[in-house]
Order: sequence, then structure tokens, then C-alpha cells
Amino acid sequence: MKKRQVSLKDIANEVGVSIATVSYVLSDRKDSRVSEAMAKKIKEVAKTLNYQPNKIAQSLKSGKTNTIGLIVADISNPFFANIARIIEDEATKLNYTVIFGSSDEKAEKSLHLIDFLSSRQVDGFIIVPSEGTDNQIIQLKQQNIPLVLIDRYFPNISTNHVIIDNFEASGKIVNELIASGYKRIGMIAYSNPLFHMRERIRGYQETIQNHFGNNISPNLVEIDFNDSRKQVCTAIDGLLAGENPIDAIFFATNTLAILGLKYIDELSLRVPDDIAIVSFDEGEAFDFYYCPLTHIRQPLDEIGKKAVQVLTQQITQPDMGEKQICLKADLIKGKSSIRR
Amino acid sequence: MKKRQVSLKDIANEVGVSIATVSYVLSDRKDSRVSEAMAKKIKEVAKTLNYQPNKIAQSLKSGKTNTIGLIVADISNPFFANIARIIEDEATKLNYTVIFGSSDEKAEKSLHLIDFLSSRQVDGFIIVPSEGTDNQIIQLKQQNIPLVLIDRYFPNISTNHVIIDNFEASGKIVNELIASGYKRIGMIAYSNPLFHMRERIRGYQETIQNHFGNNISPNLVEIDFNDSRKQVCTAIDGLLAGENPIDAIFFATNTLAILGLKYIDELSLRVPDDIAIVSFDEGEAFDFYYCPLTHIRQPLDEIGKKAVQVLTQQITQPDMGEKQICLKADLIKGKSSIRR
DNA sequence: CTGAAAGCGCTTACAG
DNA sequence: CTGAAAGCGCTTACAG
Repeated sequence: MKKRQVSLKDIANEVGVSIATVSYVLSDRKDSRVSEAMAKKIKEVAKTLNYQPNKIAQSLKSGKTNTIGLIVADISNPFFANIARIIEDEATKLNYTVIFGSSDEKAEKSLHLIDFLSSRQVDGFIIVPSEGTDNQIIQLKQQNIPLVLIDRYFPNISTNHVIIDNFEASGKIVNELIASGYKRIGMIAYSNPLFHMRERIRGYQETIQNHFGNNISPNLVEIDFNDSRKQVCTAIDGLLAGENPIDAIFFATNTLAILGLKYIDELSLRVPDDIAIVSFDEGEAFDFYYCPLTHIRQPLDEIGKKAVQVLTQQITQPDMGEKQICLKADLIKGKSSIRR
Repeated sequence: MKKRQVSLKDIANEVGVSIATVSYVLSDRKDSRVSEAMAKKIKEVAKTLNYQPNKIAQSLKSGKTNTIGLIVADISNPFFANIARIIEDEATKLNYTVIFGSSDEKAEKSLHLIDFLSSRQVDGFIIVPSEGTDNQIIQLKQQNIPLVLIDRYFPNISTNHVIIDNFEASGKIVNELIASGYKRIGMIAYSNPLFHMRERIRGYQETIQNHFGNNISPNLVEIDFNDSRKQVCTAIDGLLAGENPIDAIFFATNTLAILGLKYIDELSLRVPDDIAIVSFDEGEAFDFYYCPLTHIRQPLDEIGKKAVQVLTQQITQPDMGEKQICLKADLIKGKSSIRR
């Protein structure tokens, strides 16, 4: 049977003083005018009894839990796992705990997580919103619960957010392929209406258009997140078929790239000799891939830290205006986009 | 400014009834004998006001938070990340929240996490104990806080634990090498006194001894966790030098294997032609390694689920005896241990 | 069938 | 310099 933790009352009884006095001493308020001698004695007893304040009680009183709710889209994706880690570390530094969950890109799961975390009285949320969660975000805004979106946002809902310029990054990496001499560049993306994905696609399409005008049209295949393993293969087959097979593929995410590269291996195609490959984000899986991948590296560290900073500011100064931060991503050049 | 959440009081005022009555209705106690009509009205109002019970207040009253504290040794290791995910999912199923942290194999950080989680009144702990945390575990036991150790345990402290038979697994994989015809088998492990590591080493040593007696002695190199990148290279150099270089290496963990394989690539050695490789655990990084690795696969799923089940049982039935579960791990045969 | 009251552990404005 | 008292939002044994 669990022993009751020692409380202020226990210390008060031991010292022979009131609970209030103990509280004043241990909460170290400057304006408490408790005598030195008494304070010293109370602190001593607290130490020997190994007193730990009950945060639950403190939270109930103060209405603050110093807890952040984090909802990511897919924790099995190292991109989100890394961001989660960074957010956790930064939050810890600022004396916040993070409770997190993965929505697995499902609106229903997201709603459940928000209710769950709300009932636990988190002070605010950091959310990677998934498709169809617009109204959940609106709801949180209406309740005036501090909130920061990351990775994605809804252009028609004004919120705090920290994102990267996906349009620019996408253009940058397609330009790299073009500069290497590739012309028939295909893109494989998710058929997902979220802003970050649309921006990546738009960056691809406009860059192709700008360079080749009507001579070469973009070659985009959008696939379903829930059936990606199969559809990536079909997509690649499609891009390689016909009289003008593509000579380069741009994968819109690291998960797509991993699936795609496995299939390309199966087809016994060599990168970049048979086909050039570029991708968004990294993955531990690429560590041992024979051909270092040209990819977009998002400033994870900055995204995570800024998100926590913006959120905690909103928590402590609720009347501060909204912060919208858009960062630039880096192009990392590997061998996978070198001209064969 | 954050709006106050609606409370029982708000509903009570709205309906014109006491807080107690509302509480009875909404907590759905069978023994509440509130009239049907009243109950219905209260539930309706609760719904329209979108009432969510304040878990903080409930916890303070009940002394239960339905929260589990999870401390892993190193969250950047996919082995622990995966286990954390499984524990989280299982806990959610059983209506518990998980708050977790990574001790980074440091006793000091572990202590800080335990204090932190204790003050948040977690109902119990699942811990991957790191070196030097013996006394922290003893302390938790003395406070009668429910506790389950995983992956490792202290043989001289009796606790709930869920582990695998590292001695057996280690023997199994060394036997596989021997069966393939390898004789000079080196092992690279951490110089870490924890039981799981000692068992892996003992499994290796005894298996070598059983097969070769005094003809061939074990060739073990222990390296420091905090300087592993460098020391793995030195270790491999050492094993390959001399008149009787080894022809196979057994890495005691996946992190060691990754570091080792990178170095072996740098040396332009081919697996298994130039050297055979076997390892404990997997890693996403191996997905693209040209030679599928022979390795020990631990039953992560079972470890995680059992840990949660044992812990929640201890929480709800504190006078139940200790549970000690030892699982068997599987040998997954790849091409990395095939006779050249 | 319904409500007043105590209490979980803490904080803090107020009184002495 | 110190303490009695109210209150955070909830639950529940007890009284009516």
C-alpha cells in the first residue's frame, strides 16, 4: 500500500506552526516576514521529511499545470520524433512538461487527444494539424487556449504558427536537378489538401513551368497516405513507362522516399546512373544507403524551440499578438542528383 | 485571456440544483438515486455547455492521476523509442497517460526525472534503470510506489521486472556464427556493469569456451558509452590486427553495430566476405544496408505490453506479489553471418 | 430523491 | 512575525 506523501500539514505538525507559515517559507516569497529562526527550522524539517510539493494541488489552486500538450501527425516518422524530442528538451528548460500523442493523420484521433489533454488542463498546445482538423483548431481558439501550429497551418485560420517556406524549398531542390541537367522530373506526393503539401507541389510545378514552359509539363503523382506502400510502386512504374520516361524523381517526404528507394532497388535501378533522386527531410534509414541523398533539411531545432518559446509567451502574456514564423530550409547536396 | 472552463457549479446554477447532484449524475454512480427527469436535464445542460471534468481536481480528491512515469535510458535509440511507443499505446488502452523522459544513461538525470514525475503524482513507474541508480530504485520501493523495471534489473534488488534472457540470446547468436564455420569471433560491448550487458557478455564467453575450450579464447573489447564513436574504431582495429585477426564481430547493441559498420565501410571491408557481423536489436538504419544483418530480435511488443499490465495491476492491487517476467528473444538470420 | 458539508493539498489576502 | 479562513473543482458519507 502506497504511503501518503508528506504534506505541508506534516511539517506544520512537526514544527508546531501553521500550514500557512510553512507554505510561506517553502514557497520562498520575498514578502513573507517569517522569522529567520523559524524559517530555518521549517526548511530543515522539510528536508529531513523529504518534502515534495504536490503539483496537483498547486495546479488546482493556480489554474496552471506548466504542461504543454503536443500533438504530432505521426510519431513513427523520425521527422516528428526528432521535433518531439527538441520540443521536450526546450520545454524542460523553461520548466514545462510535455504530454504528447500522435494523431496518425486522423482527425478523429486528433479530437480525442485534444479532449484528453484539455481535461488534463494543459496550459497550451503545440499541434501538427492533420487533414480535417480545421474546426478543432477553431474551437481551441474560441476557448482562448494558447496554441501554436507547426509544420502546417490553415491559411484561412489565423493562428500562431512556425513553419518553413515549402514553396521556396521545393523550388530550390527542383532547380538543383535542372542545373544538373535533368529534364523529365517526376514528383511523388501525398494527395493531401494540407497547405505544406500543396506548397511543395506548387513549388515543383512552377519551377518546371518557369524553366521549360510548354515544352515539358510537370509529371506529378499523388498517392494515398493509407495505401502508400503499394501506390508508390505503381507511381514509379507509371513514371518510368511510356516513350518519355522520367530521369529524376522528387519525393515530397522522407517516408515516400524510403518506400520509393526500396522499390527502385528491387527494380535494380542505380542512383543516380539510372535515375536521380531528391527528397524532403532525412531519415536514419538513409545512413547506409549507398548513394547520399540530395534533400531538403528543415531547421528542426529552430522550429521546435521557436514553437515552445512562442507558446510559453502566449501562456504567460495572453494578450500578446499572434506570432507567425516562416523559416527557410537548407538544400543538402548529395550524389543522388549528380548528372550521370 | 483564457476563459474559465465550465465546472459542475456552472451546471448546477443553470439547472438550479446542487453541485452534489450534478456530480452524482455525471459520474454515473449506480447508487445515485437521482430522478430520471432531473438526470436527463443535467446531462443535457452538461452537453450544451460542453462540460469536461477537471482531471486535476479529480486527481487531488482521489489521489490517483491515472498517469504512468516512464524513464528510458536513451530515447534517441530506436529500441527505446519503439518500446516507448508500445507502452504509450497499451497505457492509453488501459486509460492511463504516459509522461516520459530519457535519463541518457545518467544517474543524476534519472534522479531528477523521478523527483519530477513523483511531484506530478504519477501512479507508478516503468523504468529502464541506468548505471548507479540502485539507490533510486530502493528509495521508490521504500515509498511503496508501484514500479516495473524493463530491459535491465538489479539482481540484488527484488522488483517487478520484464526482461529477456540475454544470456540465452547471446549464446544463440554466437552459436549461429560457429555453425557457419566462424572461429575467431570478437565481441564489442559497453563497459557497463548492468546486468543485461554482463549477461550478453557471459553468453558470448561461455559459448566460445564450450565450443573451443582452451584452443580459442574469447576476444572481448569493452568500450565507454560516452566515447563510443572513437572507441569502436579502435576496438575494430585491435581485433583485426595481429597474427590471428578475427573473422566475425558480435556487437552487443544496435548503436554499437551502426558505429561499427560505418567504420567497416570506411575500411572497405565487405560483409560477410571479409568479415561476418551479428548484432543485438535492429535499427531503421539497417534497412538499406547492403547485407541484411543476422541479429537478435527482442519481443518489444510483449515487453512493453507486459510492463504496462504488471504496473497497472500493482497500482490497482498493491498487495499483489511481485511479478518477474523473463522472455526469450528470436534469432533473425540474415546474410551477414553466412560462411564466406 | 436531493443537498450541506468535509476534505484532497496547496496558496494568499487579510486580520491580529 | 504568525495564523484562521476561503477557495481551486471535485467526490462522497451522511442527514433529511
